[in-house]
Amino acid sequence: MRLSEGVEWGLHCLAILGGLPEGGTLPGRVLAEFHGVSPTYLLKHLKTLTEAGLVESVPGPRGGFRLAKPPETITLLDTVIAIDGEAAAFRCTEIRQRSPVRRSATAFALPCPVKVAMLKADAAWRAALASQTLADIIGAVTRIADQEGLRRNAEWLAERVRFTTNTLS
Amino acid sequence: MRLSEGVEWGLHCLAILGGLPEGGTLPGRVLAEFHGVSPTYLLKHLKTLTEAGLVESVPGPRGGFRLAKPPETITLLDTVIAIDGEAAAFRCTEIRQRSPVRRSATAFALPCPVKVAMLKADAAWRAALASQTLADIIGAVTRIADQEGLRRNAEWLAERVRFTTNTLS
DNA sequence: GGAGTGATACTCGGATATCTGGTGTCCGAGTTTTCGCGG
DNA sequence: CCGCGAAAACTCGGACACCAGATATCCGAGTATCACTCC
Repeated sequence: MRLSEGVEWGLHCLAILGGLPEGGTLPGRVLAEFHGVSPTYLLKHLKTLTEAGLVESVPGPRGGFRLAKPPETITLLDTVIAIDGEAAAFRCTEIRQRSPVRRSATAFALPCPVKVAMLKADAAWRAALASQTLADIIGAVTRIADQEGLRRNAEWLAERVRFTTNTLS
Repeated sequence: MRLSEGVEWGLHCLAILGGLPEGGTLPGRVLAEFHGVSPTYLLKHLKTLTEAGLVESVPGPRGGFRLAKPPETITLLDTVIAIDGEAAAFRCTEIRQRSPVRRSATAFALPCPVKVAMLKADAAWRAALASQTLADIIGAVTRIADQEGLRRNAEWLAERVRFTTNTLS
């Protein structure tokens, strides 16, 4: 089992966007340079986050991306689902029904115990993700990082943040 | 994120093997026929389970597979790790360190908060898997399935179970 | 009749193709800005 | 000096290659069994 690398990219981008001053946007190009990843591929994920309603995109020159909601209302689960999809990790293919032994029609009315057990673990995973918000991540970053480094990062980003006149209705 | 289909196959096979009478073995061919899956590919996963020490393989005619440990001591986490690997779903590639902004050498001494948050969810997933054993699965199967179907399955398997003289030292 | 022995048939084990999904890239559509022109 | 307008440049958005890992398969190595022969 492997989680898409885009999840990591998306979470870091959301954390950066969440730290911007009110109304500021950052172009995808800048986000890619800051994280040292492919700009075009990152755009693909940012587009997905936009469709999911987590970020807003501002077109045109001096455009970019910004959070669509307060960081406190964006959970890690929202982000993971947006990028990686809604489907659970375990997919039951009902191999119990392929047995050559004839079973009655009602034999499989109740769900497969293997499936139930695996989905229990999946629910625990999702609950742990849902209990953490983007605000928690941002708070942890500002707490643990060295203050000098944070200041330099903020400075670098401040030089590239955009404030468009577009209010996005 | 997608869990390997082999995990489902492995769990069902372990459940069947756990229901066999003491000392009985089933060939991979029979397990494949019972689940309606590719015999050769299932063998690949059974070999993996053997290497992980969850099942034992008996070579030669009238050989087959049997559990290597009591069902109570085999957790779902053991099975998932055996087939799908030890690695966590989320892999941190430390993109925070790729920033063009120069940081001090000690800036990244503490772990990445994104990584910490994601691994917290991963730990919850693993804990949920570790808390359930193969015996629980088998118990659930015998509880929820229709008794007539269970009897017919047991009968079909009884015709194919093997008792070799090999003690496997 | 019993023990030894060889062939046998069946099992598991590892190396080899195929294919889906994630990864990465490119070009086009859309919009705001900006510069120039006219009033 | 101010308003208008058209061109431009920069942005995001969707369609197209590439690659790794999971999926699926085949053939070979090994061993308990079984039948036959000999004692």
